[in-house]
Amino acid sequence: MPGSDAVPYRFDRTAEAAELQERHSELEVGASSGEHVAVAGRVMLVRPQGRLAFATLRDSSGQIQLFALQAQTADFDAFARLSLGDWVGARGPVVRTRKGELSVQVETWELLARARRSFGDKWRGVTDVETRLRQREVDLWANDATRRVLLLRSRLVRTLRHQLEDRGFIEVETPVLHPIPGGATAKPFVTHHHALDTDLYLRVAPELYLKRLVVGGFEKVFEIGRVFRNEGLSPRHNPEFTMLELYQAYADYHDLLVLVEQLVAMLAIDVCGTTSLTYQGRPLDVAPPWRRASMAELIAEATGQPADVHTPPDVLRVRVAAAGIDPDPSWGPGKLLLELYEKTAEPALWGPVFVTDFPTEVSPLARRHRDDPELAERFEGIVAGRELVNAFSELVDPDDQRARFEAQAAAKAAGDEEAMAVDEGYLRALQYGLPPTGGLGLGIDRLVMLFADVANIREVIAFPTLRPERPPT
RNA sequence: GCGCCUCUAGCUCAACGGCAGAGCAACGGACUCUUAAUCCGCAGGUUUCGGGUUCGAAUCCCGAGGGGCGCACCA
Repeated sequence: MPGSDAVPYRFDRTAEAAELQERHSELEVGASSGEHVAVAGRVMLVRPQGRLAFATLRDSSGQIQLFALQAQTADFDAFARLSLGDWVGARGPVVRTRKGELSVQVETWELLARARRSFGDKWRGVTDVETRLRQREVDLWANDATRRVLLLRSRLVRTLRHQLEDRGFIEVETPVLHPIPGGATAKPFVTHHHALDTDLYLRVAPELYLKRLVVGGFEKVFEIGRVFRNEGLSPRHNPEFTMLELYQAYADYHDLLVLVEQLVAMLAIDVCGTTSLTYQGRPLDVAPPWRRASMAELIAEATGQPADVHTPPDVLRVRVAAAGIDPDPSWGPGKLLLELYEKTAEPALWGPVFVTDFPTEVSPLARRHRDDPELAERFEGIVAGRELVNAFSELVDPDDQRARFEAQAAAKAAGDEEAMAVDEGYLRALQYGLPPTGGLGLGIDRLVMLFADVANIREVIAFPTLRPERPPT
């Protein structure tokens, strides 16, 4: 009924729980501080006891107890009947009870919102994964770990942003709706713009637009944003995820190696207090310098037999087949080498390690290696056994870029849904001149997983992708 | 997309072919220092849904739906 649940429009809070706990940590048992405060938050527990009552109040800073006496608290009976989950504001002096709990002794209070649904078992909380993920508001209320992970994520992104700004990078925003999906080999989501009557694609990467900004004269740019890939879900993959992309003019991939290891180590210290981490029970130290090893080197190490992009394709094909993969006839030596690496060397990598010098054939946006045109100046950073970062010296030659696009387009025509298309707008931009530039993409979600020591990507995303719910109850 | 597992009260879980239950939450009551307060009482169900087997199904079988894990694709 309208009015029956009438609650105020605002509440003048004067103090937060954590601040009071700190300020009155020395307050003696049974004493009153004399400080009158107004606190607000959610009722976590209620312990009515005849003519007095206790409640545990949580706000975003922490918890504090509310202590009510029938003789001194307005609407005492209603206070003692508060439900778990109700939001209240309370005013009164800060005291420490006879049993030693710092409390606000409630003189007046207001119901700010009633919890009309129960939030679950007060001791065991909510553990059902579906409830936790679909109703994250309940999960956050019930589970401290969820709150901590999302706060860690917030802090990490904030620090990353400040670090980049301190290094002279500017943050920019580029389109999410792309007429031509590009910047990564991935299957895009398609949507439709009615007024323009044209299909648009949700971006799989901001890369091409960011490099166009470098062409335009922004020498150090970054974007932290959502990208979308129309692929399966797994503990390490969500269809929308957050990526840092960064471009630095006059730098090559060697410069980026150093930047990445410095940034990751600095972030580890900021959010974990150390570079010496443990991920899922396994130690990992992200202090620089990280190991550098070429793809060819790692294959030789893992298999005992050397292989590189100049190994005869027939030999590579046999070795790929021996590794348990059926090679497609269209694969060139570069693709064969990549498959061999991914099957034999990559699974054993824990890191942190930079895998360098990928074949040009599988790196359509990367510049050719200064010592070998069949290789690209590209690296992936493997941390905790996963690809965390992908970077390269950017391809600046518009003619070579056109040839690479055309090779991609041919693969797309042959049925590769993840291959790129020719992007004439980007080629035109390159013709205006892209200076030597280093660029990188780094998965923010995976970095948060690493620092929070969680195994599933959904734990670091407030509202991960799930199959739509049918009849909501 | 494929395989395996799973779904019981608002939450956490029992019952595993023979009367659907407990704790917490909710609701009513007692209690002047509690900390998952305690105690008494009351209520709570189409056992995810639809078929089938059976004298009898939450339980066994088939199908659908949701979820989990693994594989594949990718970061």
